[in-house]
Amino acid sequence: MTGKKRDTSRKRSTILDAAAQAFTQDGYDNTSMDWIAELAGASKRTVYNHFPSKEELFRAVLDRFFKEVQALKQIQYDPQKSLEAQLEAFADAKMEVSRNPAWLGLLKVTTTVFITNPDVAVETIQQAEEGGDSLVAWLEAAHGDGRLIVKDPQMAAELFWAMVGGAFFWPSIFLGPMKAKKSAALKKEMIQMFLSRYQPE
Amino acid sequence: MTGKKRDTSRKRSTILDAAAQAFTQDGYDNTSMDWIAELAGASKRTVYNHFPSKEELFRAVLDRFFKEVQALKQIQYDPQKSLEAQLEAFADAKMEVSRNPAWLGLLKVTTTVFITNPDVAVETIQQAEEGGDSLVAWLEAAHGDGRLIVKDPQMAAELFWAMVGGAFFWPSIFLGPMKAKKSAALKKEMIQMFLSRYQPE
DNA sequence: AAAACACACTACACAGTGTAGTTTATTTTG
DNA sequence: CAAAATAAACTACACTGTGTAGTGTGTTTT
Repeated sequence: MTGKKRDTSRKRSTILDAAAQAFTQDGYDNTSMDWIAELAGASKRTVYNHFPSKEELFRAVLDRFFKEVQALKQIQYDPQKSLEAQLEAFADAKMEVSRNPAWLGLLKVTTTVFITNPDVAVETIQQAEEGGDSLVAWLEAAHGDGRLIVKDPQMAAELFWAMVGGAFFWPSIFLGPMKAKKSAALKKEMIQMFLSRYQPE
Repeated sequence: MTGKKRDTSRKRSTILDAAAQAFTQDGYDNTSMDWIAELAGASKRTVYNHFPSKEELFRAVLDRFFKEVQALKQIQYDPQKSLEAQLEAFADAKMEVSRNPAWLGLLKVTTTVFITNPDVAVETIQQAEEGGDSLVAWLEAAHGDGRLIVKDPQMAAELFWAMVGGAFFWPSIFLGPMKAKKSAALKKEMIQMFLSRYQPE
């Protein structure tokens, strides 16, 4: 009575890998399902048996990607370490994503898809925010510890991410990864700026 | 002997308008030349008589757009006015672009095209930077005036724009224009942060 | 017997061209 | 100065060529 099932997860993940690679290299519109199938060494029919449409396949690629990235951003306040070092860790977490070429490629596609399909954007971002960012908690901890004076941690965190995003993330997307020397200098100056605002005398 | 020429600039600019509108609403890939022609009340052949290809037409739209935006960013240092007010003017100039819905639409398309066609990006950005931004000069002036201490104006300007970009510009592109109240608060805090880094005691 | 394959096939969208005929502003002419 | 002549700009429309999402089906693999 029960069907005989075979392990289908390997093929599925091969397809996912191929799709990620294809989307990364050529963007969403310029990637054809035929090409993904060929890259995966699968027939197009099999691709469609695993994923009902190009859009669904793309979402599956995105999900996997976002889960990988999520893991990086969890940092706890540590009263022993310097504030600079800890803020640097936050910044590094976000910068890491745009340094890895494979990830950077996916970021680009994601960006264009998000812009043209706001619905996909909203949905994906919501999911991502559930395991959200620990900077607000970190700021509250540092405040409670007397090492910072942050009246509005929410806004402070927003500005911090705005700086990291504006200084590293977006430029990388348009111009490719930044020279290590330049990014180090920018990062240092950025953290200085942040601290001079919120550090007690 | 001399050819009789007729004024063709009106039709041309009608087409440009239609193209801008179409690209804004539907994005580059989802806009067809047929649709632009119909919007412009012109035959497709006429569109092609004015612009040799879809890409050229798009570039023409971009050029006009960037020239309009350029005009906003020219601000001179004024020893009479408060630093806050002047920095606010810089921030407002950039924010203005993402507040105007028509411009915001064009920004979105531009972003996606820049990501998928780095060559177009580089070319356009180069052109835009010629009439570049006056913040570096402003910082040097304020430094010379003793009201700020900025060792590296280039980097300071970069961080300033990074904050404005990360805090207003990019969020607007994904989530639409920001609530006035929120953007005012963010802007104020951002300028505070910038000044607490570079202002003498 | 489930999963994968090969492959033909539908259906559509769209960039760009070719061409023959029509409008319109300007120039020429009476 | 008005009417006719003219050439550039424009229109309508058919047509080529191509790319590609998604399906249907019969066969092979595991």
